[in-house]
Amino acid sequence: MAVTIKDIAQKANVSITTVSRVLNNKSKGVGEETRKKILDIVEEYNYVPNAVAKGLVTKKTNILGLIIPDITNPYYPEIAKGVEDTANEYGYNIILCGTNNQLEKENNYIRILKEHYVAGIIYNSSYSINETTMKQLATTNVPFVLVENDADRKDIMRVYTDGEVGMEKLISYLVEMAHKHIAYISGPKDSYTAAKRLKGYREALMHHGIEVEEHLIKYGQPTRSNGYDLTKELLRSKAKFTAIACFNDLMAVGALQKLRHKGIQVPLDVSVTGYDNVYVTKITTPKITTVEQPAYDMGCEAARMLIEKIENNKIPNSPIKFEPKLKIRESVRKI
Amino acid sequence: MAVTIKDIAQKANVSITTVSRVLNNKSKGVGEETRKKILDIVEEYNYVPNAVAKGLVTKKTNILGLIIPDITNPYYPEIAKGVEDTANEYGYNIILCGTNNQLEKENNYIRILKEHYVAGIIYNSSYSINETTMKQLATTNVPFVLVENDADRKDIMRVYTDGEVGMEKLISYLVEMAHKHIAYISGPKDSYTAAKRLKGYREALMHHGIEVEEHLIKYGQPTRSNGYDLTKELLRSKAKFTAIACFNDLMAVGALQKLRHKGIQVPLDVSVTGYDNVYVTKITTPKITTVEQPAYDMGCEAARMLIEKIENNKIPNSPIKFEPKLKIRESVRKI
DNA sequence: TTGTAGGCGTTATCAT
DNA sequence: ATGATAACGCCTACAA
Repeated sequence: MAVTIKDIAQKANVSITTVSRVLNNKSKGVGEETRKKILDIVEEYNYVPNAVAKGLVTKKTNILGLIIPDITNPYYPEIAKGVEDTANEYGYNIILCGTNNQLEKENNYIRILKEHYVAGIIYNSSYSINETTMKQLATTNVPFVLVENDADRKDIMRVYTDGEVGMEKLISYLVEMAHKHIAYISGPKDSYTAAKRLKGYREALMHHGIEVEEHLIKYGQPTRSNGYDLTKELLRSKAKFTAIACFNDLMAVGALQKLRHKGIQVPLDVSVTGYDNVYVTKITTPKITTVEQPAYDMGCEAARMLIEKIENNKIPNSPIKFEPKLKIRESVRKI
Repeated sequence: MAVTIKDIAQKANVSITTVSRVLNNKSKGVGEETRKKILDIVEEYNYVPNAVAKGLVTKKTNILGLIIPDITNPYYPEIAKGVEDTANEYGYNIILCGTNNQLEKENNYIRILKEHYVAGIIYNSSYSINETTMKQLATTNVPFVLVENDADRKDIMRVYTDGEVGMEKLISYLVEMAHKHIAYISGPKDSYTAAKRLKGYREALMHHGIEVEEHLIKYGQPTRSNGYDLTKELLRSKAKFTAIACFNDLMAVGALQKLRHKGIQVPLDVSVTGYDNVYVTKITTPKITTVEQPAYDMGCEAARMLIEKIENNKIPNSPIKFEPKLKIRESVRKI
């Protein structure tokens, strides 16, 4: 139905090859005249090249797969935008793969992306990347870059911040503010990112000679409603604490809401901190003290690395690290 | 490099056709034995079908294009998630096309989606869809559904809410609360959605015998920072108003921030309203009174309609309408 | 129940 | 400077 390169060739009275040449700017070996004629006809007949056919022969599409846990968490749209903007610059498009924090969906998506012969994959899992997935990713010979994951391997492309360091900064700040009983609302136990940040919490405490109170640590999916629920648990347990540090900003918002709901004032009665520096931290009352992760930039960088790898295979697989930055706002008070 | 259907056929000592048959569950005409043998080999060699090749011959991929203005506006991830979830259910994937509110990018993306032979397009523009775009969409014979747009045509697939009605409800509520000088922070002048809601504002006012004060109406991109800036303008102009109705929630948040920044209390001194019922309206202080749009459901429905159309062309192109619902919270007071 | 062969729209190789 | 032709991996009549 649609007009093909063949049609164009006929109209222009040239061979398919020639048309293909001008279409791909292989100007070498095409007369200026024929070139112009072909371009005119292309214009006239509104010809659009068939990327699928092209993909079949070149064995590569200009599509990138973007695997992220949850597009509904405002942290990820930032990454997505960075990836998309950069990808577009280089002429790539992205297939969005939201995994809803389900390992099964992640693996499923990897398979699908392979089926589609994507040029590369940007993989941002909330889980510790396991050997199966890793192998699945590695054996398919599509290049991939990991976002915020697997910080212990030096040989794969990665973009990350050190969550342990970031959380240490935050907890240390809390300690400086004279907090000694700091509750911690963590992400899921099997989350790589969550484990890292939790480690930062422990380390910071130990470093300051403060004992870690296990009963002050709660685990759950990194959502607002879970922040709410886990704060409720904390409150119910009658445990004593003057601050709640949360795995991410969304959970912190949930904590804030539960606290307010109980008539507990933040930061007067209890201090609260988040992580990610998502914009919602700036619109709550009080504004939430948090740690910045340059999500947009990380997205850009991930895409850039990936594309560079795609187009020039000899690029080395070196990770890129971003510094987490403490953002002091209004949700912590000195006691 | 990768294992193909041909390889499988060889290993199994059958023809390509037979393999293809079992792969596509055309169980008719394949012996249970060969079937099993083939499946085993497929498993063993970790065969993944090449969707690109398949797409070339069937002239259709299982990819949907999702065109949205800005994934960073929390309203759109809801839609995206609805679309993605539903698409996945039916075995489709989506290419994310963020247009950043640029008409040029919209058109560009439509071309790209055509190139990729997507099975269908979900188009959510902030602009009034113009004849060019419309034609571009219509002539390519890929089915498409419009989200929140072009409410005046009955013959194209669409999912929408009536922004005019929604805003009327909201403004009427403001009037009931005894507000007479209601400023309005609108989206861009050339935005279809913005025009509709603005019309609702005007209608509601007229309906209640209140004169529309043009100097109380400001226009701009629908972002938080613009809500902030336009509120600043409003304040600077010394115009008199007791309420600010905003085109969307993000702008309302911006207004809230500017107002607070100036020491103006909401809703004590000035009332503020949003639109969309994005979750941020529930975490500000005060919580923002707004109008609900069932974004997730709309996304689901859009995808469902589209896929139904793709798989069964005779489906009629009837629009689906969702009701906007007033959500009364804390940012409006009776004066 | 199974196989043969042609073709989808492009690129790439090798001629001319 | 240009063209003919063989892939690419798969589906789909049509045969057997």
